[in-house]
Amino acid sequence: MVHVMNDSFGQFIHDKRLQLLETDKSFSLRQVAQRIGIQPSYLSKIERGEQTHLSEQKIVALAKELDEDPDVLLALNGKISEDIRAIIRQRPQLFAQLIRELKNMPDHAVLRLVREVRDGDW
Amino acid sequence: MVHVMNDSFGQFIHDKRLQLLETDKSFSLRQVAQRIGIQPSYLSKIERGEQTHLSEQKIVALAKELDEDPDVLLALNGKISEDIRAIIRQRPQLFAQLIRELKNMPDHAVLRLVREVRDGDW
DNA sequence: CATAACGTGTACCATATACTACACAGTATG
DNA sequence: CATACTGTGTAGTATATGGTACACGTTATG
Repeated sequence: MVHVMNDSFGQFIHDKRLQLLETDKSFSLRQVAQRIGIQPSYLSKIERGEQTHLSEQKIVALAKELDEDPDVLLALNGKISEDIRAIIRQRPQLFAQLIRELKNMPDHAVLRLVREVRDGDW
Repeated sequence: MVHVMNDSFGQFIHDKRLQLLETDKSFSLRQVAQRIGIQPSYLSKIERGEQTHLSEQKIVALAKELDEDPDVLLALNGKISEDIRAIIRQRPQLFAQLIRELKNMPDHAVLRLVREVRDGDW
Protein backbone atom coordinates (compact mmCIF):
# COMPACT_ATOMS: atom_id res chain seq x y z
CA MET A 1 0.00 0.00 0.00
CA VAL A 2 1.46 3.34 -0.96
CA HIS A 3 -1.07 5.51 0.80
CA VAL A 4 -1.42 5.54 4.57
CA MET A 5 -2.86 2.47 6.19
CA ASN A 6 -3.17 2.26 9.94
CA ASP A 7 -3.46 -1.42 10.49
CA SER A 8 -6.86 -1.68 11.96
CA PHE A 9 -7.42 -4.46 9.41
CA GLY A 10 -5.16 -7.01 11.10
CA GLN A 11 -6.38 -6.10 14.54
CA PHE A 12 -9.99 -6.23 13.44
CA ILE A 13 -9.92 -9.67 11.85
CA HIS A 14 -7.81 -11.03 14.68
CA ASP A 15 -10.33 -9.88 17.27
CA LYS A 16 -13.27 -11.18 15.28
CA ARG A 17 -11.63 -14.55 14.75
CA LEU A 18 -10.85 -14.94 18.45
CA GLN A 19 -14.42 -14.05 19.25
CA LEU A 20 -15.72 -16.78 16.95
CA LEU A 21 -13.08 -19.18 18.26
CA GLU A 22 -14.58 -18.94 21.74
CA THR A 23 -17.60 -20.91 20.64
CA ASP A 24 -16.18 -22.77 17.63
CA LYS A 25 -12.74 -24.36 17.63
CA SER A 26 -12.71 -24.41 13.81
CA PHE A 27 -11.76 -20.73 13.88
CA SER A 28 -8.10 -21.39 14.59
CA LEU A 29 -5.76 -19.28 12.50
CA ARG A 30 -4.64 -22.36 10.60
CA GLN A 31 -8.13 -23.53 9.72
CA VAL A 32 -9.36 -20.10 8.69
CA ALA A 33 -6.25 -19.63 6.56
CA GLN A 34 -6.88 -22.96 4.90
CA ARG A 35 -10.53 -22.15 4.23
CA ILE A 36 -9.72 -18.82 2.57
CA GLY A 37 -6.82 -20.37 0.68
CA ILE A 38 -3.66 -18.84 2.10
CA GLN A 39 -0.76 -20.10 4.19
CA PRO A 40 -1.23 -19.87 7.98
CA SER A 41 2.07 -17.99 8.28
CA TYR A 42 0.70 -15.33 5.94
CA LEU A 43 -2.55 -14.88 7.87
CA SER A 44 -0.50 -14.74 11.07
CA LYS A 45 1.57 -11.88 9.68
CA ILE A 46 -1.53 -10.05 8.50
CA GLU A 47 -3.30 -10.36 11.84
CA ARG A 48 -0.24 -8.97 13.60
CA GLY A 49 0.17 -6.18 11.04
CA GLU A 50 3.58 -7.39 9.96
CA GLN A 51 2.12 -7.81 6.49
CA THR A 52 -0.83 -5.82 5.16
CA HIS A 53 -1.41 -6.99 1.58
CA LEU A 54 -4.32 -9.31 0.92
CA SER A 55 -6.09 -9.66 -2.39
CA GLU A 56 -9.72 -8.66 -2.87
CA GLN A 57 -10.66 -12.28 -3.50
CA LYS A 58 -9.16 -13.48 -0.21
CA ILE A 59 -10.62 -10.55 1.72
CA VAL A 60 -14.09 -11.35 0.40
CA ALA A 61 -13.63 -15.02 1.37
CA LEU A 62 -12.45 -13.93 4.81
CA ALA A 63 -15.44 -11.61 5.21
CA LYS A 64 -17.73 -14.55 4.48
CA GLU A 65 -15.91 -16.70 7.05
CA LEU A 66 -16.02 -14.04 9.73
CA ASP A 67 -19.54 -12.91 8.87
CA GLU A 68 -18.40 -9.37 8.21
CA ASP A 69 -19.26 -6.90 5.45
CA PRO A 70 -16.82 -7.38 2.54
CA ASP A 71 -16.87 -3.66 1.68
CA VAL A 72 -15.89 -2.82 5.26
CA LEU A 73 -13.03 -5.32 5.36
CA LEU A 74 -11.83 -4.12 1.94
CA ALA A 75 -11.91 -0.52 3.18
CA LEU A 76 -9.93 -1.43 6.30
CA ASN A 77 -7.38 -2.91 3.90
CA GLY A 78 -7.31 0.29 1.84
CA LYS A 79 -9.27 -1.24 -1.04
CA ILE A 80 -12.54 -0.75 -2.88
CA SER A 81 -14.49 -3.59 -4.45
CA GLU A 82 -13.78 -4.02 -8.15
CA ASP A 83 -17.48 -3.92 -9.03
CA ILE A 84 -17.79 -0.49 -7.39
CA ARG A 85 -14.70 0.76 -9.22
CA ALA A 86 -16.10 -0.51 -12.51
CA ILE A 87 -19.37 1.35 -11.97
CA ILE A 88 -17.48 4.59 -11.31
CA ARG A 89 -15.21 4.14 -14.32
CA GLN A 90 -18.24 3.80 -16.56
CA ARG A 91 -19.33 7.37 -15.74
CA PRO A 92 -16.37 9.00 -14.01
CA GLN A 93 -17.49 12.61 -14.16
CA LEU A 94 -20.97 11.89 -12.91
CA PHE A 95 -19.92 9.72 -9.98
CA ALA A 96 -16.89 11.82 -9.06
CA GLN A 97 -19.11 14.86 -8.83
CA LEU A 98 -21.75 13.09 -6.73
CA ILE A 99 -19.25 11.47 -4.37
CA ARG A 100 -17.36 14.73 -3.78
CA GLU A 101 -20.66 16.48 -3.04
CA LEU A 102 -21.51 13.80 -0.51
CA LYS A 103 -18.13 13.84 1.22
CA ASN A 104 -19.27 15.93 4.17
CA MET A 105 -22.91 14.94 4.26
CA PRO A 106 -24.03 13.09 7.38
CA ASP A 107 -24.89 9.40 7.07
CA HIS A 108 -28.61 9.96 7.40
CA ALA A 109 -28.61 12.35 4.45
CA VAL A 110 -26.79 9.86 2.23
CA LEU A 111 -29.10 7.10 3.43
CA ARG A 112 -32.04 9.24 2.43
CA LEU A 113 -30.66 9.30 -1.10
CA VAL A 114 -30.19 5.54 -1.08
CA ARG A 115 -33.80 5.09 -0.03
CA GLU A 116 -35.03 7.59 -2.57
CA VAL A 117 -33.26 5.69 -5.33
CA ARG A 118 -34.30 2.26 -4.09
CA ASP A 119 -37.94 3.18 -3.62
CA GLY A 120 -37.84 4.80 -7.01
CA ASP A 121 -40.06 7.66 -5.93
CA TRP A 122 -39.34 9.78 -8.96
CA MET B 1 -3.47 -3.32 -14.97
CA VAL B 2 -4.83 -6.70 -14.08
CA HIS B 3 -8.36 -6.11 -15.22
CA VAL B 4 -9.25 -5.57 -18.85
CA MET B 5 -8.20 -2.31 -20.39
CA ASN B 6 -9.01 -1.58 -23.99
CA ASP B 7 -6.49 1.10 -24.80
CA SER B 8 -8.72 3.98 -25.56
CA PHE B 9 -6.45 5.96 -23.22
CA GLY B 10 -3.45 6.05 -25.53
CA GLN B 11 -5.58 6.69 -28.58
CA PHE B 12 -7.51 9.41 -26.80
CA ILE B 13 -4.54 11.43 -25.57
CA HIS B 14 -2.75 10.97 -28.88
CA ASP B 15 -5.71 12.37 -30.81
CA LYS B 16 -6.17 15.25 -28.41
CA ARG B 17 -2.49 16.15 -28.50
CA LEU B 18 -2.43 16.15 -32.30
CA GLN B 19 -5.49 18.35 -32.32
CA LEU B 20 -3.78 20.88 -30.06
CA LEU B 21 -0.58 20.57 -32.07
CA GLU B 22 -2.37 21.87 -35.14
CA THR B 23 -2.55 25.35 -33.65
CA ASP B 24 0.33 25.19 -31.15
CA LYS B 25 3.69 23.65 -31.98
CA SER B 26 4.47 23.28 -28.25
CA PHE B 27 2.27 20.19 -28.20
CA SER B 28 4.90 17.91 -29.68
CA LEU B 29 5.19 14.57 -27.91
CA ARG B 30 8.59 15.56 -26.59
CA GLN B 31 7.48 18.86 -25.11
CA VAL B 32 4.32 17.47 -23.55
CA ALA B 33 6.31 14.60 -22.04
CA GLN B 34 8.77 17.10 -20.60
CA ARG B 35 6.00 19.25 -19.14
CA ILE B 36 4.32 16.33 -17.38
CA GLY B 37 7.67 14.97 -16.24
CA ILE B 38 8.20 11.71 -18.12
CA GLN B 39 10.57 10.52 -20.84
CA PRO B 40 9.35 11.08 -24.42
CA SER B 41 9.91 7.41 -25.21
CA TYR B 42 7.51 6.50 -22.42
CA LEU B 43 4.78 8.86 -23.61
CA SER B 44 5.31 7.50 -27.12
CA LYS B 45 4.72 3.96 -25.91
CA ILE B 46 1.62 5.02 -24.00
CA GLU B 47 0.11 6.87 -26.93
CA ARG B 48 0.59 3.82 -29.12
CA GLY B 49 -0.75 1.47 -26.45
CA GLU B 50 2.50 -0.43 -26.18
CA GLN B 51 2.57 0.60 -22.54
CA THR B 52 -0.52 1.46 -20.47
CA HIS B 53 0.73 2.31 -16.99
CA LEU B 54 0.80 5.95 -15.98
CA SER B 55 0.62 7.21 -12.42
CA GLU B 56 -2.31 9.26 -11.15
CA GLN B 57 -0.03 12.25 -10.68
CA LYS B 58 1.16 12.21 -14.30
CA ILE B 59 -2.34 11.60 -15.63
CA VAL B 60 -3.63 14.62 -13.73
CA ALA B 61 -0.76 16.73 -15.10
CA LEU B 62 -1.53 15.46 -18.59
CA ALA B 63 -5.22 16.26 -18.18
CA LYS B 64 -4.27 19.82 -17.29
CA GLU B 65 -2.01 20.06 -20.34
CA LEU B 66 -4.62 18.67 -22.70
CA ASP B 67 -7.50 20.53 -21.07
CA GLU B 68 -9.35 17.32 -20.32
CA ASP B 69 -11.22 16.13 -17.23
CA PRO B 70 -8.77 14.33 -14.92
CA ASP B 71 -11.45 11.90 -13.73
CA VAL B 72 -12.17 10.94 -17.35
CA LEU B 73 -8.51 10.38 -18.23
CA LEU B 74 -8.02 8.40 -15.03
CA ALA B 75 -11.04 6.23 -15.89
CA LEU B 76 -9.72 5.61 -19.39
CA ASN B 77 -6.54 4.41 -17.71
CA GLY B 78 -8.53 2.11 -15.40
CA LYS B 79 -8.03 4.31 -12.37
CA ILE B 80 -10.08 6.32 -9.88
CA SER B 81 -8.84 9.50 -8.23
CA GLU B 82 -7.34 8.90 -4.77
CA ASP B 83 -9.55 11.56 -3.18
CA ILE B 84 -12.66 9.72 -4.40
CA ARG B 85 -11.32 6.42 -3.13
CA ALA B 86 -10.60 7.98 0.25
CA ILE B 87 -14.14 9.30 0.54
CA ILE B 88 -15.56 5.84 -0.18
CA ARG B 89 -13.19 4.14 2.26
CA GLN B 90 -14.39 6.46 5.02
CA ARG B 91 -17.91 5.05 4.75
CA PRO B 92 -17.67 1.91 2.64
CA GLN B 93 -21.07 0.39 3.36
CA LEU B 94 -22.95 3.62 2.75
CA PHE B 95 -21.21 4.49 -0.52
CA ALA B 96 -21.08 0.93 -1.82
CA GLN B 97 -24.81 0.66 -1.34
CA LEU B 98 -25.53 3.99 -3.02
CA ILE B 99 -23.23 3.36 -5.98
CA ARG B 100 -24.63 -0.12 -6.63
CA GLU B 101 -28.15 1.30 -6.53
CA LEU B 102 -27.15 3.92 -9.08
CA LYS B 103 -25.42 1.49 -11.43
CA ASN B 104 -28.28 1.28 -13.89
CA MET B 105 -29.82 4.68 -13.35
CA PRO B 106 -29.73 7.03 -16.33
CA ASP B 107 -27.42 10.02 -16.19
CA HIS B 108 -30.22 12.52 -15.71
CA ALA B 109 -31.46 10.68 -12.63
CA VAL B 110 -28.00 10.71 -11.06
CA LEU B 111 -27.59 14.35 -12.01
CA ARG B 112 -30.85 15.10 -10.25
CA LEU B 113 -29.34 13.67 -7.08
CA VAL B 114 -26.21 15.77 -7.52
CA ARG B 115 -28.35 18.88 -7.88
CA GLU B 116 -30.51 17.93 -4.90
CA VAL B 117 -27.42 17.58 -2.74
CA ARG B 118 -25.74 20.71 -4.07
CA ASP B 119 -28.82 22.90 -3.69
CA GLY B 120 -29.35 21.42 -0.28
CA ASP B 121 -33.10 21.35 -0.68
CA TRP B 122 -33.74 19.12 2.27
C1' DC C 1 23.43 22.32 -45.24
C1' DA C 2 24.40 22.01 -40.53
C1' DT C 3 21.82 21.41 -36.54
C1' DA C 4 17.87 21.30 -33.83
C1' DA C 5 13.82 19.02 -32.87
C1' DC C 6 11.02 15.06 -33.80
C1' DG C 7 9.10 10.24 -32.62
C1' DT C 8 10.58 5.63 -31.46
C1' DG C 9 13.39 1.20 -30.37
C1' DT C 10 16.11 -1.31 -26.97
C1' DA C 11 17.56 -2.35 -22.63
C1' DC C 12 17.16 -1.74 -18.04
C1' DC C 13 15.38 -0.71 -13.33
C1' DA C 14 13.07 0.03 -8.55
C1' DT C 15 9.28 -0.69 -5.80
C1' DA C 16 4.74 -2.59 -4.69
C1' DT C 17 1.67 -6.36 -4.32
C1' DA C 18 0.48 -10.87 -3.13
C1' DC C 19 1.81 -14.52 -2.02
C1' DT C 20 4.43 -19.92 -0.97
C1' DA C 21 7.32 -23.40 1.42
C1' DC C 22 8.96 -25.20 5.32
C1' DA C 23 10.76 -25.58 9.78
C1' DC C 24 10.22 -24.96 14.68
C1' DA C 25 8.78 -24.69 19.47
C1' DG C 26 4.79 -24.80 22.35
C1' DT C 27 0.10 -26.62 23.68
C1' DA C 28 -3.81 -29.94 23.65
C1' DT C 29 -5.82 -34.35 23.03
C1' DG C 30 -6.83 -39.53 22.59
C1' DC D 1 3.12 -40.00 26.18
C1' DA D 2 2.99 -39.96 21.38
C1' DT D 3 0.96 -37.20 18.02
C1' DA D 4 -1.79 -33.78 16.25
C1' DC D 5 -2.64 -29.23 16.06
C1' DT D 6 -1.33 -24.48 17.26
C1' DG D 7 0.85 -19.86 15.92
C1' DT D 8 5.07 -17.88 14.05
C1' DG D 9 9.95 -17.08 11.99
C1' DT D 10 12.83 -17.14 7.86
C1' DA D 11 13.62 -17.11 3.19
C1' DG D 12 12.29 -16.82 -1.23
C1' DT D 13 9.13 -15.94 -5.34
C1' DA D 14 6.18 -14.17 -9.37
C1' DT D 15 3.88 -10.52 -11.40
C1' DA D 16 2.33 -5.72 -11.69
C1' DT D 17 3.29 -0.96 -11.76
C1' DG D 18 5.69 2.99 -13.17
C1' DG D 19 9.06 4.35 -14.88
C1' DT D 20 14.68 5.91 -16.89
C1' DA D 21 18.62 6.24 -20.14
C1' DC D 22 20.24 6.62 -24.43
C1' DA D 23 20.84 5.85 -29.13
C1' DC D 24 18.93 6.04 -33.75
C1' DG D 25 17.07 7.59 -38.14
C1' DT D 26 13.90 11.15 -39.90
C1' DT D 27 12.06 15.64 -40.53
C1' DA D 28 12.18 20.84 -40.01
C1' DT D 29 14.45 25.10 -39.73
C1' DG D 30 17.65 29.11 -39.69
